[in-house]
Amino acid sequence: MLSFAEENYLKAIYHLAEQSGQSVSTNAIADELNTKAASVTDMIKRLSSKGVLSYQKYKGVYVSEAGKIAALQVIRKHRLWETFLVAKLKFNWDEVHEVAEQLEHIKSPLLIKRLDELLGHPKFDPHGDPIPDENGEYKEKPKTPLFELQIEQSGIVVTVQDDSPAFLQYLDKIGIYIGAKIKVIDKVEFDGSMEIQIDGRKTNFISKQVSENIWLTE
Amino acid sequence: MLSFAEENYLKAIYHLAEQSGQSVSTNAIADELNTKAASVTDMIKRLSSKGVLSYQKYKGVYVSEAGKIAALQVIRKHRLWETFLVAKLKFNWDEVHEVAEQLEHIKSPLLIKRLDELLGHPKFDPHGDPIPDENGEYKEKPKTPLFELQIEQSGIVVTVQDDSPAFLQYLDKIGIYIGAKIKVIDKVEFDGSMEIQIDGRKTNFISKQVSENIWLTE
DNA sequence: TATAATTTTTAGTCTAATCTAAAATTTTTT
DNA sequence: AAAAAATTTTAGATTAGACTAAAAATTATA
Repeated sequence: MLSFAEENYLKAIYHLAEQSGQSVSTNAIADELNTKAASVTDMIKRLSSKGVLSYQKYKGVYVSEAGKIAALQVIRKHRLWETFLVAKLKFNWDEVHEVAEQLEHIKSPLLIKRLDELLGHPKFDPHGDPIPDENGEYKEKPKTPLFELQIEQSGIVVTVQDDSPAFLQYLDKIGIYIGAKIKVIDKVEFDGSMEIQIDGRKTNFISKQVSENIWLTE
Repeated sequence: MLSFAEENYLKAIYHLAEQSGQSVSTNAIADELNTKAASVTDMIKRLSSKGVLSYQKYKGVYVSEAGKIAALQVIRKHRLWETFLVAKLKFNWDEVHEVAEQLEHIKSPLLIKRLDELLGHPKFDPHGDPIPDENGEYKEKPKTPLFELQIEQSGIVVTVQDDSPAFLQYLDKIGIYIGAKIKVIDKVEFDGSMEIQIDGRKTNFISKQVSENIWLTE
């Protein structure tokens, strides 16, 4: 059984490993968790002895198969709680992360089973990220940045790359949410900005920077 | 800000103080929390220095006004979560306590506000215990044990004295739940058992021991 | 390839929360 | 009211998790 702190390390290391595809360095972990390299060394020794990481001195760490299963269950819990907060408790996108960070460590298989049922076995969280099932399995949606669509093409918002409160609040304001249908009305070659229509109603002008951070599926 | 462990001590001490009306002894706290007297002494020093307990060596502790407010907020969270688990996630009475012990320590005022709204501002939890409001205020229902009702009298189940899984499962089985209407059909003087009708439908025979543990209001 | 810079580990310290054993205090019994 | 019993506190250790400073190893640079 992993502690709260151990689960946080494992989850962070799992994410870093997925991104890089390589072994994860002590410093990268320390940066990610806002802690010091010495603390990380202590913790990765502990996690290795528990069998969820494999570690060689000075060579960084890999997540073991057992570690991946454990990490995916924490991620599952995090994303189910985020979905619950938005769907049932009317939280905004930018308000869920902190609370889900706490809730993901609650130990109760029945709780997660029932939460999953209450939410109708969702496959994606409010940010469009996939929710692993009880076996750790999930699939990503094939997705492209809004920026790459051509005039007259459309798609459904599935995720955003930037999840800063400022960006999420801006999206809220102009009426963009996960599941919104966006159609490209016009593209301005000069600065990369575009005019879009949201859910067949409002139209809006958005900058290149924004359109690169909104990802869609068909 | 109190830690997880500090909140648990404070809550336990608050309950013990309410029951006895006097100062709470080190050993009583150790018994309640299944820990050792020496650990309790350490913790009550820490909680005193934080202003939630008042403590004199060898004389036991009292909960300060600030301590009562803090304890009632933890109790509020615990009972709201229990209500949520039963009302929304179909937990049984005997399954909620352990999970609520974890959930009560989640730090998020917004979460509790929204949970309270989702549940319709409940005043009592699934065991019939009152849920304090944001200011720590609550009122008990006036209640009597089923055993004391006379033939033809009736009432609504508000709480049970015994909350062992065995007892709660027995109640489930014979169809008794918080909110059930019970009418006394007959009383057997010999052994104190009685015949009751539940929700105007089923009738059942229950022992004296059972009828003493079920409490009703009008 | 030797030196410098960076990264990682080790060694030692700190705090929260726990424990055991012994000492101090209070309560009970005779 | 003195002795015995029970309770409570202190002293000293332990563990998880974090830190700083210094040592060791690796990587980059000249």
